Amino acid sequence: MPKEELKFIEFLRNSGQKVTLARRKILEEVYRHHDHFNADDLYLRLQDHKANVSRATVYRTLSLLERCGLVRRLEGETRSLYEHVLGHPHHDHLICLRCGKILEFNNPRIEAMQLEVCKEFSFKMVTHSQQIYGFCRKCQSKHVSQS
Amino acid sequence: MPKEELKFIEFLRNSGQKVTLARRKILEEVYRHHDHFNADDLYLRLQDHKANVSRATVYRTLSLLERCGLVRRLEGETRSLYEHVLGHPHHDHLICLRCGKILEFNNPRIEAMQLEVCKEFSFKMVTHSQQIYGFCRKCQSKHVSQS
DNA sequence: TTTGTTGCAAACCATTTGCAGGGGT
DNA sequence: ACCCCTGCAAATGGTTTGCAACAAA
Repeated sequence: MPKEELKFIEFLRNSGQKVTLARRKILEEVYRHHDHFNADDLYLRLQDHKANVSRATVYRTLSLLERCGLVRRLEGETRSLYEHVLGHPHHDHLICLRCGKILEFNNPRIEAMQLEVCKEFSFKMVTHSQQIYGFCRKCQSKHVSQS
Repeated sequence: MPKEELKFIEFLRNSGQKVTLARRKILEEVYRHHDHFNADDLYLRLQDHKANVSRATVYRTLSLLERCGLVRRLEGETRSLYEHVLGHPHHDHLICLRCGKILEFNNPRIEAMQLEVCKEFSFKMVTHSQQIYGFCRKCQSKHVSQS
């Protein structure tokens, strides 16, 4: 049984909640791909795999997965984006304003600097997020107006 | 006439749009305070100042101000937060998970590092945002569970 | 006078929730 | 059995939009 499932089951048991078929299907689908998705993407993918799960349950389960640290939520323009956490080490994002592509990066020196900033403000960091918006290699070469 | 007003007028003229009373009142209110606000805060403040502007116009004007670079939008949990730009140099945010306080910081070394990351990915940065979530000095000392 | 703007109310849309029936322990 | 969970459909809440009256240019 994969690590993420063990972790989810432990979390549910510890908090007096139940391990249901719907929850297992959703977790499985979240960990099937290694990309960014929104609640509706996930709902549609579950449909494709003949898992009868309602949108409501998708939302409720994503919230559980977020609380137990198996999923990370990024605030998007209108809808939230999610990504799974296990086997997907911490990183930040480069987001293309034209094609929407998301690149991931991790820079230890930036992370170290952030800790220094926190020290300066006596701030206790729990988490952070960082997005760089601009144009990816492909979209730059298209000479498109940015309006 | 303040710089922000000149800039707004220029932007409107250049794009064939009109300088209206509502737009001027909204800009004035945005620049009256030096803090973070959401669309509804702004609407209510305008009410207090007897400026008869509808919520719809507040939203429409915030969008204009964002497009011409007089206002910056931060994606919040549910609603968007805004801050004015002129006289308020670029910075990022420390956000307290308990009391919601927002501290601002600016670290040139982090900024420089971000440019390096972009170079590495051949990415052309337009803007970026960075949030560090955690507990501010006051809230740490309250020994409160984080649940 | 022409054309963009406003207020209103309705529409939108992602997300949340109440409830009655169903499923895990 | 007990209590939690699910699906459904309705509610929510921030934001957007169609339209007729109105105000810049």
